[in-house]
Amino acid sequence: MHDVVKELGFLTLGTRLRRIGESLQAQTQELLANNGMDMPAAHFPLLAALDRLGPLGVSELSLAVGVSQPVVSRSLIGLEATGLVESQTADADRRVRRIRLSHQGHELVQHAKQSVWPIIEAAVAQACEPLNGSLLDQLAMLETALEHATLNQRATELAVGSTALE
Amino acid sequence: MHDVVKELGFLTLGTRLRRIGESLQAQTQELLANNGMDMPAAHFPLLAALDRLGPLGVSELSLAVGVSQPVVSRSLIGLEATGLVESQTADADRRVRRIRLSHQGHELVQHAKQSVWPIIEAAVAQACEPLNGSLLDQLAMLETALEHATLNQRATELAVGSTALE
DNA sequence: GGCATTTGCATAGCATGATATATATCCAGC
DNA sequence: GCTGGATATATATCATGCTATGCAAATGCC
Repeated sequence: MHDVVKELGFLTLGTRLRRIGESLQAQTQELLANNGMDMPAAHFPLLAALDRLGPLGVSELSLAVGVSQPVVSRSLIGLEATGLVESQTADADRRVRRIRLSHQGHELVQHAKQSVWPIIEAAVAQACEPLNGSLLDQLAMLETALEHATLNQRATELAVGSTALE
Repeated sequence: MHDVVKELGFLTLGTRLRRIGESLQAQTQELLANNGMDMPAAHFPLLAALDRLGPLGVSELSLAVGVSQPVVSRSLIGLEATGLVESQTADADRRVRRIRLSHQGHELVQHAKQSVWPIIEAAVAQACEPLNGSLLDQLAMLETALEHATLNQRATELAVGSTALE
């Protein structure tokens, strides 16, 4: 069966980017879950932003991760419920809610930075490594690459490879 | 404010692809609306598939556009409600629902193929034309390009340009 | 000081993707 | 021809993005 979205090229590029992004996000989440971090994929940009930039207001966080403010508000409900972030209204301006990593959140980020995130990064980088040419060409190659070997499989291979060198 | 998702590179590539795809889809929908076709952006891959491949079952359609079968089922509710497609259970196999473009749907696709779709394609192609380099580089350039001039603005410019040549 | 505007956040509702599961029909093997 | 598994579709529920809008606090202008 023809893949019409692929064939239509520029006409349906938006749909196609979304589709690939969703697939990658799903595989990333699976990789995270396999390494003991069972959190929604969309949460970890927020954690990374708080780790990099320190405590932020909701709108600042929204700018930092590039999603709308309501989406950040909603994600924070989940993150506070799981105890990864804390917040309190700022003294200087009682409209702003200052968000910070909790102790637990900080620990999790530190652990992730040393273990899971490099694995994800390496697996994605591996999938992207052979790409070249126009955007449409690269997307086609990326789709093929991700079908052929998931991030999980790539991560496993990479782990075996590095172990073999020891 | 730093864009953390951009800075994290491969680690958050899924989120980033989604984000760009959504933005493109939204701009595409706006372009469609401006040209008298006020339909959800996600519907027109379905119409294009039916136009290219003829009547299809729900699952075939799902394969053709690369989204899950339930999503197609749901979209078809909207498309049938607006009268763009029709369906009837197949004689040979009463499980399958054969989907076809209605007369109205066929007219709309013919019109779109001659007017709006080339405009969208040209605008997206223009935005993608200067891209080169690695996937991450091209995505960064595309983001910048779409911020700098929306598809709508590009379409307007292109129309003026072609008119000027007459 | 008081009122209009701006700003920060929350909530509601929609769009569009996913998976899991129920239902109906078909087919294969006995 | 019955029964059990496969297949086509629909429905329910979740995830993640959006815009629109309401409310509360701050700010600015008179």
